[in-house]
This record gives sequence, structure tokens and C-alpha cells, in this order.
Amino acid sequence: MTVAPTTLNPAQMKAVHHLRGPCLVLAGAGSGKTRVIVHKIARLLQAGTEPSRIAAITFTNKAAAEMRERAKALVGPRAARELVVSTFHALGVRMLREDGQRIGLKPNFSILDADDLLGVIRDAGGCADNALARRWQWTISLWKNQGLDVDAAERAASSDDERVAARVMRRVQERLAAYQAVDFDDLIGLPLALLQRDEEARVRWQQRFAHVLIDEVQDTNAVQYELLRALVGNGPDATPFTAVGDDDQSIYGWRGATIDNLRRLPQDYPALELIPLEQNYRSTGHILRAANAVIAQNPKLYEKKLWSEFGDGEPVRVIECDSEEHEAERAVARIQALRAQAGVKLADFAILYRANHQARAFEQKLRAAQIPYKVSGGTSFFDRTEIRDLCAWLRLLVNEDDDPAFLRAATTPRRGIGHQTLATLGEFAARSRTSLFEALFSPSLPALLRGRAIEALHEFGREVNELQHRAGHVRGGEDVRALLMQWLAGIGYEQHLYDGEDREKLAAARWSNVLDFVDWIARRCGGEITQEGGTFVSEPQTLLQVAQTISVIISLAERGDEQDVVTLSTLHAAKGLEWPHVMLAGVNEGLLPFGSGDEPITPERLQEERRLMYVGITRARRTLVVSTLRRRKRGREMVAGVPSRFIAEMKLDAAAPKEDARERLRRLRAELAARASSSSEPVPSPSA
DNA sequence: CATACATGAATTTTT
DNA sequence: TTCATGTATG
Repeated sequence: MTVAPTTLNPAQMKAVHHLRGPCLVLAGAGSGKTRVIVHKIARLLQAGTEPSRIAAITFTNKAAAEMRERAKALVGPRAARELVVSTFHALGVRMLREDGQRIGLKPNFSILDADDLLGVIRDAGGCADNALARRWQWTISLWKNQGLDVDAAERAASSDDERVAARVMRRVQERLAAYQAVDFDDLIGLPLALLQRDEEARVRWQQRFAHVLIDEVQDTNAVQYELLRALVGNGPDATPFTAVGDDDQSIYGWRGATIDNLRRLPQDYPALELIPLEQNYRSTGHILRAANAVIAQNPKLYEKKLWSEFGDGEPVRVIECDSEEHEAERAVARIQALRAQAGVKLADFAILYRANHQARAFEQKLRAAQIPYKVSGGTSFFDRTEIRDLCAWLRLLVNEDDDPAFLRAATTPRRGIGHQTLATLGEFAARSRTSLFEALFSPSLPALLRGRAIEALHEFGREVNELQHRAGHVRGGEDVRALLMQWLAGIGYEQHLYDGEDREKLAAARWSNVLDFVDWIARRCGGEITQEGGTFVSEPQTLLQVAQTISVIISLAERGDEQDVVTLSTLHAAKGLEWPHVMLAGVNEGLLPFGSGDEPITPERLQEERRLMYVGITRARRTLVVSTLRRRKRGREMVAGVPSRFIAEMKLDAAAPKEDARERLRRLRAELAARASSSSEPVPSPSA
């Protein structure tokens, strides 16, 4: 049996069947790229490739989960389970857990998330100013994303601010090494260093995969690209790979992604097969024409023009609003009007904007109208204080030298270990070049601290050790749940929540989050195969094993997903999603394209802003409203709002070509066919 | 001097 | 929404 031909168009087919060499699939918005990836996986299995030798790399856990889910539907659960579907970072963790020792990393290293890292940076830079520390963090991350180490960063620093940042970076890296901790950027950089420095490891990893698929290549940064190259190798023996991406949707340049990678790909791999996917299965003609017109203003890396067999649909509407409040009211009115139609749900609507604070007015008006909504990119479940508290404990179990985790766990809930005690302990640890945890049991410590403080520290150390011991042995969902509940009771965490919050309802909500979290971990220990990417194993696990991957497998345990609510989202967070009815809000100069007004925007930034507009337009399936503000707050006073230049670029005035009778017939037939093929998709069974 | 409250400003975000 | 700064009060 072959991969069902009726479900793929010729270009998709070509991409799916190109197995031997490298290929680059230029997937326009809504052109079915995930379908191509998944079908290609099926095709590879059918050709006899072991599922465990196929790697599909994505950027987000969500994308990885979706991909595994869709693969499961096509190739069955058994093969899907063995596939390596993971984020760049999760793959990096995997490599480092296996081979980290080869570059001087303990196998139980900790992974610091952005918040912990900020703490380390603040500390290393000796400053209490959060904003400054955050700028350092940003600068350091950009350097790391460009593949610069501390020495290179020092050389690259071109201003006083940057020179300070480079000094801070050096101290941060020293501390991370002492903590046996890595940050998210290191999860890419260190595996790359491993492959570059260690011939044996390189060969082993290069032989590991028979085919590598990379989603959203336009979002890769320099280091990720190098990691990819190191993984697939060079020359005629290179592992075949399938890179999928769209230069027109590259919107993460500001965090180090470089479109240069797309440019280099054909040079680095001369055999590269270029396959553009231009047929769009999402939007109506009016919407697509607007999108094409806008993006046509950008210089093109690869020529590509979206088309669809759907009809023109409704024209794109531009509305002018007096203020943000007015804009929100009109959005509400539109939602209410359309909702009156049969079959239109709240989940069919999205309001997209450039910057988070723009959500405010919409939230207010939606609440007033009693329309439920969700704000994407709002604080995730795992960012909540209570969850982060518990994660600190888990990290400490994995790696007792993780000092940031130590500090958090030792002080929440309060247990008689105060500032002064920790400062003394910290000084002592720094002098003797050990971690805080190690310092805690030193025989010379009691000379420095009062008896009560010492006792509290030792008690804490004993607690950690005991939990550590049990976490390594208790296996499986129910037993782990019991262990966790016992531990929470032991440290009095529920009480701690009620103490710290005078509104009882809020404390109760937090405790309920904690219970959900316990549930979540227990399920993972039970070996339930998960939706999240990054989880590879399916037999029952110990708490310790699960804790080891905690900061990477953490993803949105979103329950709001299936609920019927309106979506509010930034344009960035909307990429990859689609809705029948979309409103782009605040499409004004200064906002989109973003700019301060004082300094002129560089061509590169403008192009990225334009791609952002393009991404926004192409999220819409059936109707699109573009809204612009007549007046806009700027500092204290209201200033006149200037409609974004992108509105003119949509060329909405140009009359849509009239649809003649023959065209209409063709469209209806196509719509019917599309409906038929999306409802029942033949499933090929790989003969592996 | 420290705490409490109000006011104002705000790129974009994942791991 | 959050975060930081400023004012007023104890």
C-alpha cells in the first residue's frame, strides 16, 4: 500500500517521496506542512526505517505533541511511540544526559529556567535592579544564540554596557559550572560543543538517525543550525534530512533566529531539493490576496505565491476606531453579531495584536459583555509561584548542588533559615568552592553560625536526603502520588499557602494547583505516554527520573484549550494557529510596524514587522477585520493615530477579479473535494 | 525611616 | 496584567 495519493497535492507528494537526499520544503502559510512531515514519517517507516531512527525536531512542546499525535493517527501508536519527536532543547537534554560527562557535566545537571537564571545574573552582577539584570540576560542570551562563548563575547562587546554584560556573563558561567547547572541556551550550545570536540560522540550521534525532519527552520538561530549540521554531517554520507519552513513567516529575528540559515542551506548542501508548497487550504481569496500583496513588498529569498481553490469569500474590512476602548467595543459587537449565526462558536474568533498590553481594553469589554475569553501567553500553569516552589524541591532532589533551587527550597515554607544564615553559608561555600548543600554539612560551619541556625540547616539537609532516597526507589503513579502528598504534609505546604494569603479562595485555588501538579507528575511516573514532546519512555518511572526532565517536559497543561472561548493573542503567539474570524487590532504606525517614532526603523526590522502582518493576515480562514486607531495614547497626551503602511500595502481597493460562472463551478467542486478529503483520510500501514 | 497605596507605562517569547 | 516609581502617612 502506498501513502494515499488523493490526500496530497503534487508538491506535497514530491516532498514526501524525496527520501535519499536533503530537501527544503518552503511551506507557505496554511499549505499543509505538518501533514507533509507526518506523511513523510509514514513513508520512511514504509521504506523500512526504524521508527527510533527518525527524528522530528520542533521548537515548542506543543508542536511536538501535535506532531506525535498526528503521527499516531497515521502510523499507529506503537511506531509513534518510538519516534524521536522532540524540541531542539529536549533533544539537547537527551544528548547531555547521555554524553554530558564527556564535556565535564555531571549526568544529573540542573536546568535553570529564565527566572532562576535571572536570579543568578542579578547575583553575579551584584545588582538589585531587575530591569538592568534583564537587559544583561537578554544580551547574554543573544550572544549565546550566536554561538559566542565568554571570550568571544568580550571581544564582541562594543559599548560600555556590553562590556559590563560580558563581565557578568563570565561570572554567570563560572557559577553555572559550579552549580552543575545549564540554562536553556546551553541546551543547544553544549551538545554542539560535544559533537564538535568529541569525534566518538559525533560519529555515534550521526549514525543514530536515519532521517532528520526540522520544523520551522526559519526560526533556527545560528547555534541550532550548527547543531543540525553537526547531527546530519557533511558530504555524501550526510544523513538525509527534511527542513520545513517559510522565510515569509520568520518573526523571531529579535531573539537570534536568522534567516541566513535558509540562505545557507542550499550552499551547505548542494544536493538540496527545493520544494515550494503554494496551495493554501485555509483562507479565502480576498484574504490570501491581501497577504500576498503585503509580503510582495519584501525582498524575496525564494519566490512563492499562495493560491487557493476556495472562493473569494468576504472582502477584508478595514475599520477606524476612536480609541482602544472603542476598538474593543466594536470587536465585541462583531462577535455578538456573528455569533447569532448558526454554527459560529466563540472559539472561532481571535483578536490579534502586536503587544501584550493591548489585550487590556479587550479583556475589559469582553468581561463587561460576559463573553468568555482566554489570553494566550498569559502566565502558564508552571509559572505560578506554588508550582515553581515545588519544582525547586524536585530539582534539588536531582542535583543537590543546584544552588538556586537550594535557596528557594530552604526558604519556602519558612523554616528558621533566614537571610543572615544563608549569607554566612553562601560566603563559606564560596570560600571553600563548594555548593551550598555541600557546605551545610561541613564540620567547620558550626563555628560561624548560631546553634539554632545550624540545626535548621541540618534538619533541612536531612529532609532533602530522605526525600532524595525515597524518590530514587518509589516507582509508578500511585506510589509516587503517596510519596508527594506525604512530603507536602511534612513541609506543611498547604498551611504555608493559607498563611501567605489572606483571601481564602485564592489560597484554596493555589492548593488545588498543587494537587493538579502532583497528579501530573504521578501520571508521568505511571508511564502513561504523554502528549508532551520530550517524553520518551513509557514504562513506570521513579520520581527521580521524572524530576530529571521536569523543566523541559513542562508544557501547557492547558484545560482552556477545548473550551468555547474567544482568543486574545499577540501576533507572535498566533503563529501556526488559525481561526474562522480574525481581527487584527491596533494596526497603526508605531505599533505595527513597531517603533518609537524618534529613530527611523531599519529595513530589516521593517521587513520582520511586515512578516508579522503577513502572519496575522494568514491566520484568518473566512473573515478578516483590520482595525486602526484614530487616536492613540502616547505618554500623557493623546496623539493622532496614523494607519499602518501595511494597510495600504494590502491593496484592498484593487477590485477583486470577478468570479465568472465557470470559476464558480470550479470553486464549489474544489470545496466539496476538500471537505471530502479532510473528513476521511486513508491510513497507510507501514510494513516495518 | 519604612510601609502602603496610587499612578503610569509597557515590544514581540520559547525552552 | 505586572512592575517600578512616587507620594502620603504612620
